[in-house]
Amino acid sequence: MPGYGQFCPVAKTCELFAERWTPLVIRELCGGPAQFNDLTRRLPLMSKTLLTQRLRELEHAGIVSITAKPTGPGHIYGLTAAGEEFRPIIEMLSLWGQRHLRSILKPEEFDPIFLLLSVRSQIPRSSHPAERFVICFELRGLPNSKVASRRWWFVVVHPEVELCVKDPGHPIDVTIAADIETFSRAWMGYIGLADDAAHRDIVFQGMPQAVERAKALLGLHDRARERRLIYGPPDMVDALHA
Amino acid sequence: MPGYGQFCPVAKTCELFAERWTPLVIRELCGGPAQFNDLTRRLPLMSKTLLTQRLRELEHAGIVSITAKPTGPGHIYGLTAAGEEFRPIIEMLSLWGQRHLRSILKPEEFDPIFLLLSVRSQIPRSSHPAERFVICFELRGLPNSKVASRRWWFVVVHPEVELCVKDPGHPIDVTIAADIETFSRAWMGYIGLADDAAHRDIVFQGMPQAVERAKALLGLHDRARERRLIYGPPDMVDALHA
DNA sequence: CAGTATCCGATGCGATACTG
DNA sequence: CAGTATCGCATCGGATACTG
Repeated sequence: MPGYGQFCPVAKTCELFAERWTPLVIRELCGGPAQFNDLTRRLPLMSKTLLTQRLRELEHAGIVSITAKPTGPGHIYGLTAAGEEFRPIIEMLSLWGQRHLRSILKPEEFDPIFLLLSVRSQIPRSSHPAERFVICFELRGLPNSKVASRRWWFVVVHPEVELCVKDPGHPIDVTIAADIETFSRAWMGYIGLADDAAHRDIVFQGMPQAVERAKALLGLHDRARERRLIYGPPDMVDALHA
Repeated sequence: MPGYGQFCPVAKTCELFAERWTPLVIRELCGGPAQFNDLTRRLPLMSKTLLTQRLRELEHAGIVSITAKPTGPGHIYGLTAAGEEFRPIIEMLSLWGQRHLRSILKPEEFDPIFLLLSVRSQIPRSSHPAERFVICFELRGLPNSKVASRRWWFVVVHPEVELCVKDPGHPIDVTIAADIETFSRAWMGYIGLADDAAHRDIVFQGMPQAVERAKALLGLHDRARERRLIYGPPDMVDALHA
């Protein structure tokens, strides 16, 4: 039996939604339409075969739209109107985890690429500066298996933010030196940015004005114990908690 | 690899929540604390082995509380405070299904016992009449495999509602004759109680006063296109939709 | 009634290799 | 880059039988 054999709408919805990897695919698409390899980069442990299969299933269920790219091979994957209605569910799952799963994170789960892609996706287009702005991340505390490098760069220049694994050579405006675990916890909302650990382990280096600008770009203002939503304005948090 | 290997709170929460049968176990406990066999009756296709395993996992995760019964063997299973926080998620999954999954229900998913247990759980204790009140359900349209019977009885008498599979012999106050599929759809919110199909296929028989009383007990007033929450007051629907 | 223990089978899923 | 095809295994979970 594939499903649960019940007409209850919770059961029927779970047959679609609560399959392995499916909520995470929807989580990704909540960040906006994406291409196949965008998804694979953010879901590195999911096989391409299964990703294809899930995207097809979700399209068939009316949750995902698949449209051919205007030029070249490949498709654009996005949420339909029905798919968008999963967004609040994803957000509540996120909030639940932030509140209750602080202590059970494992070292090997802290992935700098996933983290920095998350950070990049939160930089609003509208706030990109016209002139180039370069932020360097120095992450320490990486598990030995992942120390291919410890530095990454964001090159913010008008409509794009490029995430570089190799030094792009531009002058650096701000360096953010942080312990990856603390930064991940703060970014994902497990701890507040004003917590002791965050203040101790996340250091901004650069001209005061540039630092302020970097914090504004990344949404890293110092409000205490703020809970972060992965998608959507932080104000929604209060609404959801109420 | 058991989990998703990501520190993202959505991923970590899904490792607990989005496992097979788990959301339905939580759905059941949203109806209040229950004993083991209460759960098996409402989850007839779930093996007892797996139910035990899931309950243990959920207890370990701090979502379910397991307490020994004061008398006799067995335990009482309930949601912890953290578990209660899944209730709005269950409700949103339910609403999503009601809105988008109307057409993909299969005949074999319409189960009179599950349906009538759902109905019974919605009768508020406070509204039980002091004197006995008997409602008979005549459900037609059952798949051949399930025609063990076509009549069931609710015996409402003060603190309890008994669901009988055999005629309890009491005089019947109200008979509800309905097509099981239409009644299930209406009860679960896929269609409104004021829809044509519901009006045609769900018939109340009895003295006008008794019929009104039955409708009040079961919450079957005739409001058009009302969406039903499986748990909680219908008013919440508007709040969730807003 | 309330579970446990054991076994075994399907299938879901990952690994690898391949294609336009 | 954007997938597809094939294979094989591991594990999840259902069936059955058993226990206090």
